[in-house]
Amino acid sequence: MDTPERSKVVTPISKFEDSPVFNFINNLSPIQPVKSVNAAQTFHSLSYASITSIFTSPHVNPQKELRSLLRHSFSELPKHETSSDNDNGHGLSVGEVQTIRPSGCTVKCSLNEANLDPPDECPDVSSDLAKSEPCDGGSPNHNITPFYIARSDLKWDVSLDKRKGLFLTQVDLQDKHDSEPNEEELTQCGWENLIGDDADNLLIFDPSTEADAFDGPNENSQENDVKLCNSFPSSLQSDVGDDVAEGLQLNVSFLPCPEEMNSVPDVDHIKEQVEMDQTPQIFLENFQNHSLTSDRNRKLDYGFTSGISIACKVEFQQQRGTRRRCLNFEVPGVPKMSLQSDSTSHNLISCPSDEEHPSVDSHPVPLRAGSPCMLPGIGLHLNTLAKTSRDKLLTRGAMLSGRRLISMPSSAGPLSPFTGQEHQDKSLSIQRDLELPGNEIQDLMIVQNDASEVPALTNGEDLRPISPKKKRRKSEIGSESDSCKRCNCKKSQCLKLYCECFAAGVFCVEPCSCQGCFNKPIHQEKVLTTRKQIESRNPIAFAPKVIRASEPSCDTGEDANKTPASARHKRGCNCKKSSCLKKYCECYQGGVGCSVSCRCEGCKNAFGRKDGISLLGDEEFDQEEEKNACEETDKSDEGQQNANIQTDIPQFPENMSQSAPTQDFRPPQTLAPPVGDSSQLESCTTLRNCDIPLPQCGKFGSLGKSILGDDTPAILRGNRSLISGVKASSPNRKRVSPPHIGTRLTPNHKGGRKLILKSIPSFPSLNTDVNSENPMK
DNA sequence: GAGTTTGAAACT
DNA sequence: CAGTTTCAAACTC
Repeated sequence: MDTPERSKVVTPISKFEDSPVFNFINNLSPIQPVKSVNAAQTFHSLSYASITSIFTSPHVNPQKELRSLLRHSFSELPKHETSSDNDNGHGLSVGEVQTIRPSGCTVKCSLNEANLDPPDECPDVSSDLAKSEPCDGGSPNHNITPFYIARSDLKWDVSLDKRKGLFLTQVDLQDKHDSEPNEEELTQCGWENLIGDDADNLLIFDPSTEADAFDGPNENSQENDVKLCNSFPSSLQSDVGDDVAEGLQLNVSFLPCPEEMNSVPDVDHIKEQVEMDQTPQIFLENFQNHSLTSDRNRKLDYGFTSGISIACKVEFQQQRGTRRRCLNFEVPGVPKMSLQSDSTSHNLISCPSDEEHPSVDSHPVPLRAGSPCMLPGIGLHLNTLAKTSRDKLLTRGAMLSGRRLISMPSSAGPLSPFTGQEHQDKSLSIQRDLELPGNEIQDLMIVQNDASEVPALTNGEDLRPISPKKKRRKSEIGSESDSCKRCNCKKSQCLKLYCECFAAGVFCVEPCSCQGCFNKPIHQEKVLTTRKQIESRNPIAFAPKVIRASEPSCDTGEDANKTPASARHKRGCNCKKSSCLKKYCECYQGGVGCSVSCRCEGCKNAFGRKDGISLLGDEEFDQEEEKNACEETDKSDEGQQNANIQTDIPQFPENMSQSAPTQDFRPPQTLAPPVGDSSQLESCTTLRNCDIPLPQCGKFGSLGKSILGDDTPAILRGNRSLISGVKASSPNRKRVSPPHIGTRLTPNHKGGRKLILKSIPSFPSLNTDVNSENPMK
């Protein structure tokens, strides 16, 4: 049911790297240190960082970014006013940005403080941050989050009509214009122009000054600004009005530039421009939405429109796979402090694949060489994802809450365009999902949250009255595909593998119904300790539960006939009563067939019995689930169609194993391209159109590669002993033979399967070599 | 929504 | 290492 629309939305993004926007971002020179609070410069940095992060922050979930952004309204301006000279000269400093307004009032815009602000119990975070070391890749010290915050602030200021007095003033801008009138160059709308010295000015806007500023000494400033920012769609400018339009420039400065600045709002024109520039569809849609917005909602639209770039970011981020809540555990070779340092700068845990991102290379992007590619939802989550039915995947776009947002790009992206009000509402909703960041959160959290806002969540108490079951239902309905499970732990404190969140290497979030949860950023230490303990017992405890054969097409060029059966549960199941036909069975849940590793009794796993009999492709799997669902429905309704029940029993001809659907099952498209790479984007795009479980595409978008093997954690990749270790450590230790051997499954078996993780462990093994984590490149 | 079932995880 | 207990998800009613 993948709608063309989806693909339509995604495809343009995949080409985004070719677009001027991308080039611009890619060409942006490292941001200069913001030692003196130069509002203009800072803002420029913000814009840059914000955008850059889109391309470089694999871990940041756009959805959450939005939350963060929304969260940090000026109403919650940071209390800290630390100097912004902490960033090792990369300009993306943590600190405040003073916005000098014409009126002389100073608005302090916190870039980082809000996020970096350590919880009360962790007052030394700042110092840690200050000590942060540059990360290996790109620009280590950029804390992107803050910029998001700043952007969000701007955005919300505008949308909430608080824009007056909240934006950076044009004072500097005007001054510069006076001193450096380079209007001609600027009007060329070259992206380079934006990057130039005046770029700062270009990105600065203070709606509040619209009246004053332009009446002031530099009446031309507005004009100049407009010209300078001619990248801003004319329609928007016209539509929203000059005052807002300028404000919008801040956020939409990267949009394709309509040739006619003063043209009447013309959605088609914009569309044309956008398409021409291969700009992500989101722009277009947003524009359209904008044009349709009533004046009454105009302000909101401003915010929304201004948030286009954010939305775009979201989309990009989604494409890149989000790993926002992944815990960043220590990785051998990567000292914790180092990570912290990195995180300090960026609070980002970059995936190896990210480093490959072209844009990243040239930027001071928050890359963390050697950082584990932590994907939320590894392990059981991932497995669940793998089995997600197509239909479920389709629904993901509608999900906005909880991890779904984190994982699935589509939720807030172009797929669900909404009006300004809707946007606000959603944003607010998202905001509610934020958690408190904890100490050294940078280590754990890809994206920081404002601690000040979620007091109630401190202990992991579920704030939502929704019962766990309800949530579960919800997730089943719409978010399961996004692999964003929500735990309901009551006694484990979410520090045991019982907890799906913990097992998946992600923090519990608001949607979780857990009680006494310690799987929160604020309890990082405990989480880490616990994790270590668990890993000491079982080094691969956090490894994906399902391992799958490498892609034949990639490795050998063989027929890429992938079926769920080509993957196997790392330990095998131990089902006694479920016949491996229920989700109780992890094999079944993971959409993989049982193998010799399984100790199940009466195995009827539709994906492949222990004895190697039937196999189900992705479609089969979906059908199977559907059938099961039907069975349930039938039972509840009439119970008359018992015949359907028989569908549970795998009656799969041998040839089914090679049925077309099998190819869909693998997360392939997603897999191959490195995160951040344009190809990856395309892959994601493909994923959206394919039947591949969503999780792999979105949340684990970057995962794809890992699945393919390149990114496979050392734990499993190239370390057969580890695989053996899996078995050894598994309850089934007695069984030594590799999974699915001798089965007539896929061609993969012939050539000696290369077992790889179906997903990257969100919690890389402590023993994992850092480099191995990033085999790519 | 409450209760039951199930099997993994944890414990002994 | 086997058996038992604990746990939370999956499932049923």
